[in-house]
Amino acid sequence: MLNEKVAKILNSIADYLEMEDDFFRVKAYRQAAHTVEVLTTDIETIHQEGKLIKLPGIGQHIAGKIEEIIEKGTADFYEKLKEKYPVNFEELRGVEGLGPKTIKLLYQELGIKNLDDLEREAKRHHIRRLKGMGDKKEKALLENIVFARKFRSRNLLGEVMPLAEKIKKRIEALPQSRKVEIVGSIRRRKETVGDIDVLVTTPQPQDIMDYFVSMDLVGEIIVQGPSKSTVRLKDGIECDIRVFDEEVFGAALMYFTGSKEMNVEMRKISISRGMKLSEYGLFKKEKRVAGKKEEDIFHALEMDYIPPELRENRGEVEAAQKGELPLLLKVEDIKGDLHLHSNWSDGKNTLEEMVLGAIFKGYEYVAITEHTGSLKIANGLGEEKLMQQAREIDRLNDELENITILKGAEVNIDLDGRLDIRDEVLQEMDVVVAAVHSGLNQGYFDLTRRIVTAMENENVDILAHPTGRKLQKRKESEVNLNQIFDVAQETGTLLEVNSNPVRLDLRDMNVKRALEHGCKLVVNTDAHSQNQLNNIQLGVGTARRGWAQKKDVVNTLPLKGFLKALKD
DNA sequence: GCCGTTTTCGGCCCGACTGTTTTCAGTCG
Repeated sequence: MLNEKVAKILNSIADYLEMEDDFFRVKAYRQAAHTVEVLTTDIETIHQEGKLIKLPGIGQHIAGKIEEIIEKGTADFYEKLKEKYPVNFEELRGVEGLGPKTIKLLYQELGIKNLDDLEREAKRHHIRRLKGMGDKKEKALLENIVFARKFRSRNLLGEVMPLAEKIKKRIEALPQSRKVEIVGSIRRRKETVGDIDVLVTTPQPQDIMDYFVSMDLVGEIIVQGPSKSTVRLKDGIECDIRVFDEEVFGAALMYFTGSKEMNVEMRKISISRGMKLSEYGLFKKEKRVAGKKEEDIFHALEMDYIPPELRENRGEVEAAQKGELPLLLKVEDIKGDLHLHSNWSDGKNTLEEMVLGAIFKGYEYVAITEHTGSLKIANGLGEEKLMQQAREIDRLNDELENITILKGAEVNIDLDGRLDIRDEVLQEMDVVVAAVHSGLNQGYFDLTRRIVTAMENENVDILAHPTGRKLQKRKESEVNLNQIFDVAQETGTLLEVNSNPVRLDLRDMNVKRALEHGCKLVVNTDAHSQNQLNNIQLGVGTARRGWAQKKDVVNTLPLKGFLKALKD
């Protein structure tokens, strides 16, 4: 799949063009990059069929550049831009307050190419002499370099969400506040988020602002105004708050939930209908026709309500207009968690505690799936121990009325695709989860073949964390996902959406691809402690972002139906 | 550079805030 590479180069071209004054050309390249990014088919296939220019936002020129990238790995235009502006644009953009125009100025006047150059020139007070710069700006840049170095990447949704909820609760507790909502990419359940965005309605904006910037969580105030403030929290994450009237809260919610790409789309639709959409409402002439609730705005534009997780301009707008949006999976639909560890292997809690946690979540069933023999590092269970645990589970099942514990194992897929537990033992298990834990970089075909071999074992029910990625640590392994999806569909192997905040694997777009291949899914937590059972909301969020419906996810079935689905 | 139920030319989303400005450009979301 060259899609990612093509999108990346198109985006880079847009970066460079931002330094020139051709704003609309930048837009065109961004749009094209986005189109490629959200494709669920290979860009090479589309190219071979000669259908590149049929894609939205891709015309003759950009199609030509994509062709170059496919055929020779890069495009001349891109190489020329790199020569013209030999700056580390991405790195410099990471500095708050540094945009394309300033980066260009800094390069042309002072030869600044990266953070080190910037720091040096700022310390020498060379920057304040430039046009449009001053001592305040120079000082701010110097301070912001520190953060650009420290927090180069985005933050994990699973780590930021609890913090966001905490801030929300505190503001909600103020007598002056009315409605409080977390918006932005957190509301869209994007796997990584840049900052925390909070919206509030209140009769006394000033009080809310004063409280917000003085919270003990705040490290530094970046912007403070009557309707908008930005702070940097002590742990480095930025947090924005904005105040709106109750009458326009829906419009503000929609606007600040984004994505930016969907907002642009929504505004275009409004304009085509002689209306104007902003964070202050949907207007016909000067009259506001909707704004209090998000639903009102969608309906006024004659489309269905789009759930936040879908708002990425990946076809959801069109689907909403046609009334063809999927009925997305909900957290409440999940009837059981099928991937749990206890202190029998590398979990923190006892078997009983994990089951108790599952009961507390209201599950009908739960599968205990410890690591197995060959995974020594995770205290993997041998066959004898596994059977011993099975007897323990039998005993617990006799005692418990509210839940059924399924016997399981997370078996390791060896280098040759074999499992580390014999079939005779696996046959005794209710749920067998198979996963690759080591040797992820043994080559493209090897890994794909290993996984396919494991899926073809009829005892295997679920392929866990299929790509093995770890956010901000390890890329998706280079497996042939199309082949894996095809085999999963043929063998009836369930593909896992793993809810661990670091994994979220399959990721959103791969969920969508898998569903297009006719695969069935399960959403599991892979919990290693009772507390981690709550991560299910992250997995469900990811599945929703991949357009998964209840009918696509097998652990939404009641126990009987689920067991039947496993056998089929 | 792309696009077309007013268009093949003339549009392309827009408001808040800051800093360096004597009326606005740049950045951010």
